Amino acid sequence: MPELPEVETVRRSLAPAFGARVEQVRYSGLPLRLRKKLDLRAQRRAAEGAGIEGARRLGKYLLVDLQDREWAILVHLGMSGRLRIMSAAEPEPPHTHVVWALADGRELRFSDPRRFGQVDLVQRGAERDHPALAKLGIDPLEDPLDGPTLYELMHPSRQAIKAFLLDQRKVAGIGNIYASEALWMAQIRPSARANTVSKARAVRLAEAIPAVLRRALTKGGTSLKDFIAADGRTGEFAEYLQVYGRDGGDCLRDDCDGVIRRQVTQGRATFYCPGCQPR
DNA sequence: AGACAAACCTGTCTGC
DNA sequence: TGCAGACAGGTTTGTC
Repeated sequence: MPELPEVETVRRSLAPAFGARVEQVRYSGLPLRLRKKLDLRAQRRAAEGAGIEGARRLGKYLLVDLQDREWAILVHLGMSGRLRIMSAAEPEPPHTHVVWALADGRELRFSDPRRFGQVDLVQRGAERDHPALAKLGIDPLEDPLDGPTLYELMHPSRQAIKAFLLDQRKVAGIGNIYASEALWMAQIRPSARANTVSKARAVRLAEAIPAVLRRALTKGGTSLKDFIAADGRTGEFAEYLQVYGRDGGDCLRDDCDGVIRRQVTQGRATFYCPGCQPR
């Protein structure tokens, strides 16, 4: 579910918890990503008694920093994960797996029906030693993504450009929705091999990626079904999607009369306009 | 090395 | 109404 704009929306919505002190960590005991269980003792040692200092984002990963502690909490939302700040008096959402009870009567709750998400610890100052973060590529909102750099990254790859964009080792944070959106914006066919895309189009793509991510972020992300931020708000960007989920609809480019097509590649739905995204 | 399918899960929607 | 099947915003693993 959540791609970079959604994760950044969650990060920002965590602000009301900054400064609060973690009193207790609880865990459902069910395995999360890769059938791995949370190391509850380590989580407790790291977080209990500590204040929440702030939150950072690397690609689709969230890092919640703990005041005066060596550790930060690492959270990945997978497909269906949610982080919510709620009053302890409110009923827990279904499939709540990790709870950080705060000293002020609120709780930070991680729920995730599909359990593709991840909760772990990373050592502050050595974040990149964590295997999940070690190979992450450029974050298009934090680092400048210029055309020539992207072109150089694309050059050795024979992958379809859409698969390339989904590879977090190349550019971190793009998922299935924004890959289709960025390629439509840059007028590149998703099936085009990365190394066959012209330099001019690579430059357009390097502009399109941060543009679409930023635009989505201003709308609080895309809530197709169940994405919500830590404050319970949904994202509005679904209304502004140009191709994703619009198969059979008219292409929204001014001078194009094409019809949006849906194609399954690598098991993922891909949307494009055959008219203005030529081979 | 690199490309692809399958696997990990539950919930929801569609069509019969 | 019930049920089977398809599909979902992500990532890893195994196979070719």
